[in-house]
Amino acid sequence: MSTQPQFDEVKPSVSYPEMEEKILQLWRQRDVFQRSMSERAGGPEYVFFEGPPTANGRPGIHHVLARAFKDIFPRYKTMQGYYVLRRGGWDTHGLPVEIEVEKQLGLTGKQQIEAYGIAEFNALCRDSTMEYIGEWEELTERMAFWVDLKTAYVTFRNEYIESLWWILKQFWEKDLLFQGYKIVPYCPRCGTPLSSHELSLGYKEGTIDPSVYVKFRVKDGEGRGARGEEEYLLAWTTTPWTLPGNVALAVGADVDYVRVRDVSGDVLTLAAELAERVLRPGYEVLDRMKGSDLVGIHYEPLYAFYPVEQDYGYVVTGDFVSTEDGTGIVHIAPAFGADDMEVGKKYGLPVILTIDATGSFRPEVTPWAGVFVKDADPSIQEELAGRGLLYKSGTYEHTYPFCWRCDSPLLYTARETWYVRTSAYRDRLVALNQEINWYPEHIKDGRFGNWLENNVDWALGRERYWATPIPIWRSDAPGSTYMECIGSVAELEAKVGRKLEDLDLHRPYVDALTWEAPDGGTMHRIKELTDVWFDSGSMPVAQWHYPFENNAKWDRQKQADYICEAIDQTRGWFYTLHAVSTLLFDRPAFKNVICLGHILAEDGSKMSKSKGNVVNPWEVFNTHGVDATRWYMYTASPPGNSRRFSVNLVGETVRRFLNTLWNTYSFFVTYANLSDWRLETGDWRVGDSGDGANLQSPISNLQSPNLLDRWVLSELNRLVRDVTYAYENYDVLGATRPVADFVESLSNWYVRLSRRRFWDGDPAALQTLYDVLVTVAHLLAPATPYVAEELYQNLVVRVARKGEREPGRVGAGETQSPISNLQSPALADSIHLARWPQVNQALIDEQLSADMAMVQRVTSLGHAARQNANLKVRQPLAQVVVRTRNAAEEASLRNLQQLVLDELNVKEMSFTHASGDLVDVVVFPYPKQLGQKYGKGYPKIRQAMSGLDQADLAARFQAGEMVEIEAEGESYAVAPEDVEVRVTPRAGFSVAQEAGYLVAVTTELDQALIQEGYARELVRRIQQLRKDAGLEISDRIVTYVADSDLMHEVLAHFGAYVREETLSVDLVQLHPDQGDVVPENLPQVTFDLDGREVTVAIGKK
RNA sequence: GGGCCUGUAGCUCAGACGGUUAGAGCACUGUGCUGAUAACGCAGGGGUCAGUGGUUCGAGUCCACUCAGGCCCA
Repeated sequence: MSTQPQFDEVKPSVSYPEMEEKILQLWRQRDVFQRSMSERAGGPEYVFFEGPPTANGRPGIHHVLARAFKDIFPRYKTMQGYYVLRRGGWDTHGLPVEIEVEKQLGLTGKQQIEAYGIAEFNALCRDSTMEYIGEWEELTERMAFWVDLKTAYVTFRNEYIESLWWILKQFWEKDLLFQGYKIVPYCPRCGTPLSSHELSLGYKEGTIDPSVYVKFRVKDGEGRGARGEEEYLLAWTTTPWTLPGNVALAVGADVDYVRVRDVSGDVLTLAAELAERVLRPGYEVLDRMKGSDLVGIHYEPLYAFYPVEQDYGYVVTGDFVSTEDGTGIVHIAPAFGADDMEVGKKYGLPVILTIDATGSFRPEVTPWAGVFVKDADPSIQEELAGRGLLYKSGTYEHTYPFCWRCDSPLLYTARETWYVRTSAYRDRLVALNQEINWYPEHIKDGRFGNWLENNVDWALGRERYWATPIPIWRSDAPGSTYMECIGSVAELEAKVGRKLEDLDLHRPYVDALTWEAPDGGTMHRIKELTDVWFDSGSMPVAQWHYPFENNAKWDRQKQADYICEAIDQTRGWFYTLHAVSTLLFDRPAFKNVICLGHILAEDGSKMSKSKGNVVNPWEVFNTHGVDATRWYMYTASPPGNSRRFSVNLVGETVRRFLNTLWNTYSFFVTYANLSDWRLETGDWRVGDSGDGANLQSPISNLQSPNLLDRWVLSELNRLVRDVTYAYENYDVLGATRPVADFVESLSNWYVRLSRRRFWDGDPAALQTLYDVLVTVAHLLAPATPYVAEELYQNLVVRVARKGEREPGRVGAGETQSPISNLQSPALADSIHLARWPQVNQALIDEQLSADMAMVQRVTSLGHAARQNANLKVRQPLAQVVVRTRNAAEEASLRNLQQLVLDELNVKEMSFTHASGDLVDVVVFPYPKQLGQKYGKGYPKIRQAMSGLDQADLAARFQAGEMVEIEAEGESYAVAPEDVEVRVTPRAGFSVAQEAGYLVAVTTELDQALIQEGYARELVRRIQQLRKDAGLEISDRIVTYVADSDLMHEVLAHFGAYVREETLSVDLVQLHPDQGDVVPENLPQVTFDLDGREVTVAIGKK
């Protein structure tokens, strides 16, 4: 027997954060992450794309969620032998970065930025993007998200931007880039459009605006009334200043409208359900119609400040028309509303832009030229009233956006910008989406699919500073529209005629490059930049600087097998990836995607800094550890659901799952080290991975004769099978929850019932538990990488090492590769380099699994029966009587009856078939079977059956007879499988039952049973004394028992049993009534046993 | 305003096809067990399955509407 324990001692309690830090050191020391890629090079590739975060803010718990889900599949696939290149990335451009810098500099607005200097401003933006990169790196490493940040792509690098230019040039050549109008929220004071992000900062509830009902006079002969009659369409607006830009009126096609004669005598048309609310009382309804009936009716435009060539000023339909408020007739000014713009495009209506960059009317709008539009509102109303076109006016309270910087009311107005013609590819976008696996599935044809169906052109241009410049140069010759798109630095060099090696591909440097235009002008870059989503959506191409280099690598990595982000990315990164890939390559950018729900605060509200309810990831990691946090993320709810989160919920994971696993591990190590059992590492089989890799699997081919061993190995292999299947199907819940269930039954069934065998050092038991723990560690490795590694290092690597150094302390000064210490070069020195377990089909025994489930049910019922009779488990009982559902189950239970007897502390098991002697019966007809057979007849059958003699009925069914039930003159045939015979216990036995099983225990006790109960009570007291006295499990003791005759009689029969159980080498009986004294200074306890006083004491031998 | 999702015990979540008395874990109460366990077993309290209406012999489940929350778009 070796003097050296096989395994490092494992205490039953552990600090997970400390354990994790040690493992982290080990990974660093052995460079495990890099090797998890390099050692798989040449294998089949599994492609993961990292959706780049921005490092100018701190990482939060929602990033931990996303990163946990990003991490799990690459780890799994690596264990399956795939080469998973896991390149990180940083998103660095965009308005949020600029806003941070503006705040830092105290700037407000574009003029000030330009005065400050674009070069200087952008330099600060560049620095700002990496402000928190250290914190991101630390968090990423600590949470064990294995992504390579050293080689991460960065969107502001020249190489990245050059690839973006190449993409834009492809678009240009396919005629997919064009200029058009886009409606943006615009701050007239700052002179800039606001992003949606900025917009959300400035909404104000309770804003008061005018509410104006305007009469549009129907052209003669266009209306329904007689010629010459004054007939109007009544429209409503809260922005009178947009009326000079009116070109159409929109109605809802299916909305009901009425023509009425107003008290003034005018004929007005408006939505039927709004007439009451809008019109003065006393009107007369002349006519009713649908909105579609009004389409095409022309009216006289309110104003004619601008010449218009095409047809305009008529009624159109719009699906945005509501009858919530207004008149159901919406005034359309394409220059001042997104819906308006869409309608305008659809009908080819003119865009009448009546205002300038300061928000004032242009000179053409003569009555209000130069007046700020909002200030012109009252005057416009007066002017209309003067012409008799104002039906009525008032005020309207609503939520309206203001500039977050200067508090000016924002104007929705048209700006000319560059678009990508994605709508031309709508059918392909939709078709290619069908090739993508979405989790959850509803996103595919729901949110994402709808978005693609209604695809509008991608507004690409931004008039800002810190982003990718759009590489289009335009001639400044008067009236010229000559433009060129530049697709590379080389092209640009050719244009300007010199090398541009040191050129920064940002503003203002690229703007400074000009050349002669063929039409005599000078080519200047347009001022616009790209939407930052274009940056991230192009990462499959741009991260490799394709097509300028890395073409072979790109070819292998061009399409992701897997990506994962939260639900808000459907129209963000998911869309831009899909759009760029579709337009460029006509294929999806990714094959599988998990779309996560959001994390909410513990109270279900949104987590936000302003509410102060954000959870700091470090707090969770430092309290409970990373594994617990990750496990909670994976197991709490389906990935697509939004989920509440708190530190306490993670704590529950620790208690329920990790501690159970850890304790089983600790238990195993304790008893394995106490025993003579030694691992036969020579038996370790070399895994057949099918790809030539010969990594060794430290799992035995054990064929234990023991039923519990066979059962747990069967369950284990079922688990391997199910978990593998789940991983292959991107089912994270299915890959994780069953492991927790398994560990629970491993601990509370297999180990608990096998304790005696471990105590005896049974090699089969030890080998079984060893195999189970090692396999479970592998199954857990993708999800809880730390604890998996901890188990693997101690249970596998340490044993396989020649030396006796402690694992985890491959510390300072060591330069030799730790691999060389392994006896077998085919054994991985980290679980994350090891191979995924193979299912051993031969060990799966479905029948045994089902039988054991029945044993568990029967013992559970037996406990309930004992409890009903107030019989504690320590008291042995004579008999348990069981009724199973059928003969096959009874036979199975007979095989396993020893487990039931031990568990219930009962001497004998017997079976009953007719339950009449134990219980009363009621026959319950199953609604499912009978309802499907007889439909409406079911309630009648139920009624009729309840009136029959239940015992008789039950007997007939139990004899397998079909029974004809007469109900309301009809006869229904009822088969035995259509009913359940339900029972209620009778006196004499204590009975419990459930789902067709019945378990009864005898309640009568004889002298022998009572004495045995006392013996067990005594053992329990002695064991408690041992424990309290801090004795080692293997310490021998002398035991003193002081009592009257009672206990001595017990010991006469059960003395050997007591000695054996308590490791008592001597069992000394003392007689207090004869003057014996219990030795003082020894641990001792006095207790009551059925009214008698007993004292026991123990002394270490 | 529109689209998608969510709503089941105090908390976190399960509940194929509509069908037996709506479940689990945590928390609470009682009790039992324990020389691996920070555990565990048994029992109990706790639910108008968000609401209303409909389809059906039968609805947590299907349909319609409403309410509340989330995300995206206006």
